[in-house]
Amino acid sequence: MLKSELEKILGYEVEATENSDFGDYSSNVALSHKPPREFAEMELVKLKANKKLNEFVDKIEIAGPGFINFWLKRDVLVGNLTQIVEEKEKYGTNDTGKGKLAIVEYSSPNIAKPFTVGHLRSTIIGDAVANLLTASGWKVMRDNHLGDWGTQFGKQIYAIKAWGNEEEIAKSENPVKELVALYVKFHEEAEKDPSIEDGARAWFKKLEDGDQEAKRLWQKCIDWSFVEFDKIYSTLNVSFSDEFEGGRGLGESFFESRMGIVIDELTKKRLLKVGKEGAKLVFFPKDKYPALMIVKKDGATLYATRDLATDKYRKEKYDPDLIINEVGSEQALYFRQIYETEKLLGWFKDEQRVHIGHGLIRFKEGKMSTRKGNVIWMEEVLNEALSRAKKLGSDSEKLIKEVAIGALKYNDLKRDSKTDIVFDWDEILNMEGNSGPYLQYTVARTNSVLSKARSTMHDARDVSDFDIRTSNLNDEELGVLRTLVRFPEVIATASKNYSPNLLCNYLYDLAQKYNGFYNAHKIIGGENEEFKLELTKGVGQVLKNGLKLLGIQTPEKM
RNA sequence: GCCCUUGUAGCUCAAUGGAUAGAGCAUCUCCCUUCUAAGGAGGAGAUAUAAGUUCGAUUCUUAUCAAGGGCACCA
Repeated sequence: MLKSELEKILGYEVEATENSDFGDYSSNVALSHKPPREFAEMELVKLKANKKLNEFVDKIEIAGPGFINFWLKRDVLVGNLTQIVEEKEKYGTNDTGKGKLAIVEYSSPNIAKPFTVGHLRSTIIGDAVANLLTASGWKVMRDNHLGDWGTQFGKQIYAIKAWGNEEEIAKSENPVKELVALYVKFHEEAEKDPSIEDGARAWFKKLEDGDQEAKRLWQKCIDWSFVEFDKIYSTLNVSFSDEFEGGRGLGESFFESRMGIVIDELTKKRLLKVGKEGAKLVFFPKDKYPALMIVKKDGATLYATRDLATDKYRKEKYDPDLIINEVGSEQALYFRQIYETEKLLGWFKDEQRVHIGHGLIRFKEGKMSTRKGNVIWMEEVLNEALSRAKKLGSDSEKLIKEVAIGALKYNDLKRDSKTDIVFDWDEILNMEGNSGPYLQYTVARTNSVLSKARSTMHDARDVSDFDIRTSNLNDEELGVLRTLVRFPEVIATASKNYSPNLLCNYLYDLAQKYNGFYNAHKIIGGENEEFKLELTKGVGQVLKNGLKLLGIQTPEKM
């Protein structure tokens, strides 16, 4: 990584510059000294005498209020290009996370509920973050914290018993749809006759007590749900670690039997207090956050109890350095309470627990709600994405799928995840400009150029004659090269900040520069042909590597 | 009422204290007799308001206004 090599020599931080008038890297150390300009002059004298630095940089200048700008040597930049072409898939990775383990929890749909565009965000972002950590040397375990337990199963089972037909549900192409219809019906009926709520509660109680029939129907709901989930995950090309239920993920139910020990530990550590009406809660020092309920007044447990049990299990079994929850940002306060509790318990330190929240996808009119039945199903989204990709004129089914999914994922990853998205088809399935297909197209273009070059370059040219160090690079070539070599830094930053969008910005910038270059200059033929082809190779490789980290496939041809 | 997040161009977003605030869509003008036009070049167009900190603020602080979310027996 050029940036860190330079920083190591200098002993202070530098930043890649956007504008090439200010060199390749720039430092603002002098600006914090007074007077900055003078400090910079003194520093410059020192730097000019630094042998090691001079092997690296070509020119150092002071500019503006006292920035020190560094121009890297041409052969250092070109050397990096060679590295890209040689290292291939490995290029861009680093080992800052070497020896460390992260558990990334994402997607986490609820059983018997629709897999909506909301879960889609968690799935896409979580997968990309896990990929980024892997690229930074972390060992990553991917978990799907399924919502497969809770009082809603009482309602679900009640509804199946009252109005459902198991055979028909099983035969259905999308069993979840049937289950949701029953769930919605339950709520409609309950408005008319609230007493059925008691029936639902009774079924959930049976389920908790291990009743055979309740258990059977509950398991059915899970299997029926996975008919849909498996389809979605395979289409999205997302998966979870085998360690967790063979890739299904450890659902909440898995921790049902492990909640007692958590309650014991909380009690032993004197963190549990009885609230006004008899429930047990964790109160936080100085009322930093509102109290977190652990046990209801009737003795039943809650989401928080299960989450704590989950993290205790993770800690004892795997002892991770980092646990990430990719869950909607409406749960921000809840996760702060959980993390604070885990800190009070002495389980984890602040920086070991991270909530990556994504904003809601909502309608102009308001939130989506399963109960009210106004949700956008994943199935709908995938179909719309496919039909839009098809309209772009491709005939291969595989290509249509890659483009559709690429568009969908990129549109989610390119923005800062925490803001809400107002649902709009054109918005979530954008396929032009700053989009997935644009990047895929650029890769396909580099492939095309390279294969064309291979077929026309038989008139033996003597490559050894060519010395890039002495040839003149035009602004576009230099611009592409300068951007290209920053890839490893971008991965490191994106991974450190859990921000795939930084990688998106970078890839788009690179693709734009390359396309500008492509349109302005002939690549095959003319001056510096070998260099231009190497550059093309480098761009293709970096885009491919970057897109892979975003979970986006790159078609050979488009 | 309290807490969190967000206000950047007509619209959707970028810029994690730095130099001339970047893009896409829409709009206007060009570029397929050139290796992929899902593309490229160029116009026009923006930091909610007001104070403060700083050599320097879209970025930090405070207040105001606006939008969204959360706040004990849902998840």
